[in-house]
Amino acid sequence: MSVVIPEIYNVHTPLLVAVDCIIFGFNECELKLLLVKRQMEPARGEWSLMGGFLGEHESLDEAAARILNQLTGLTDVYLDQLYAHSDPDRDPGARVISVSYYALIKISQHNQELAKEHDAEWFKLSEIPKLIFDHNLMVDMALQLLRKQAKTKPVGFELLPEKFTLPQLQALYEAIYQKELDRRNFRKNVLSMGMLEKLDEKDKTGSRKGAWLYRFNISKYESFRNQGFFFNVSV
Amino acid sequence: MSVVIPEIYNVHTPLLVAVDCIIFGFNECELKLLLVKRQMEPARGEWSLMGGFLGEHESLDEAAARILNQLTGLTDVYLDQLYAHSDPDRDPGARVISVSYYALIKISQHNQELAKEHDAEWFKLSEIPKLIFDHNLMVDMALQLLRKQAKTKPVGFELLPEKFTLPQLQALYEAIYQKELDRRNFRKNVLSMGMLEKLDEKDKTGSRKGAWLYRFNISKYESFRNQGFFFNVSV
DNA sequence: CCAAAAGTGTTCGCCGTACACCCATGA
DNA sequence: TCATGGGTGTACGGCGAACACTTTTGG
Repeated sequence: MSVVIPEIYNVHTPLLVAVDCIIFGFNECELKLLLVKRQMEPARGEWSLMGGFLGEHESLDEAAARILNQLTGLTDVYLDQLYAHSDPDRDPGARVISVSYYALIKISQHNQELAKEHDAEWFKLSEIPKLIFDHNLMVDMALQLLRKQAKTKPVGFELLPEKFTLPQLQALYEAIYQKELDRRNFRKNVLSMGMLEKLDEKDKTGSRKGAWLYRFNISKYESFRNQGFFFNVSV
Repeated sequence: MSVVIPEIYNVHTPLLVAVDCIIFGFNECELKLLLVKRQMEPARGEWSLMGGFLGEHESLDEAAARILNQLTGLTDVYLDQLYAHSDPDRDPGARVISVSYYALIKISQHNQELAKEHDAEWFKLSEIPKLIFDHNLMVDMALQLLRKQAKTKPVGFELLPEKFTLPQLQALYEAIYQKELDRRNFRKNVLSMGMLEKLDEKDKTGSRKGAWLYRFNISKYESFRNQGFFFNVSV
């Protein structure tokens, strides 16, 4: 059975719709971004966010997940839609609307082979190069959203390994907000939420004494949330 | 000089991109939404958000402003991009991505003739009918965003007349959060921010005694913001 | 004079913030 | 034994929340 497209839809101009991913990672006490060298014209060879076009039968969320998977090999990644960028002249090659997504990945888990194939590299936030089109703006917006969300949602844990130490968690928050935090207050704060599970292991890579490993307890988070108690880190 | 469209852009499917506006207003102590009876197939005659297609040479922001103007006659309205809705089956007539915008207008200022031409009506939030496609979802998301923003940005003033009383402002916040607020705490709170200007007039329509009129002082708001002091209403 | 809405201050508890010393361990 | 990072408790101030009576004036 064929679908009859109503007249009204025909008088309007179809456009290309793309998705660009701002991919955050965290290691060595630094917040980082995964960027690729663009492999197509225009602007071939310049640094760019990983992107692609929306397929005929997929949603934007699905396109973002597909594109992220192409570069990292990861599935089930934290992805949030950011903004639809639509300046008619934003892409000199054609009229393209781009919807940006921000992704938080565990940097140790991504597929480095795939990254190499795409000429991808991790950049410290402080060393982001000039990117094509409006991609630097996308990065700024993503960072703003990350800063907003990390206060009230447990997004930070997406960037850490499953097991992490409190000094690591604190370093992550310090990297996100570019601000030193007080150890005692930070611990009191995050532990008092009752969403962290202390394990019986220590991580001894960071110091002679070693730091206790913790795990984020997502089911406690959800049950607290249902009772109206929300995640809250003060920075 | 003609522009050569690079090959890569040609292998992808162009899509229709639309904009839908969630238009909030406030009067008689109620938060309301301006909805239209859809005048095109599919779903002709059903209740819908005001929408339209993105033009070839305009940005989404421009399209949203144009569409809002068609219905209300207003320009310079508070508009915020909300979300890009992209389920492949969301519009049964064709593959259409819709970017939703939320608008805050002063209900007394819109052009009622234009509204009548579009079969538009104001609905109390509690009485929103079933809308076409995913428009009810858009409304829910807009309300969530409004609730988030009204705490920390002076968006509420977009919904009130230039001159308003503190009881009116409080009623607006009570309508937004569906929650009664304490008069004394509310006044202390909003007055202490130092962004409201007390006028020498009273509004006597609400009571025999009359309530003092105030005006929002946007330049004080901006200078405070530059100093790191932000708008903050506790609800 | 009375009904109906506007206006006004104080108290209390909690949370965010500041701050300094001991602990465990490998080299 | 010492250098390095990990771990711990208390005191203060400010802000949000609770709460009740007086004022004005049109009918």
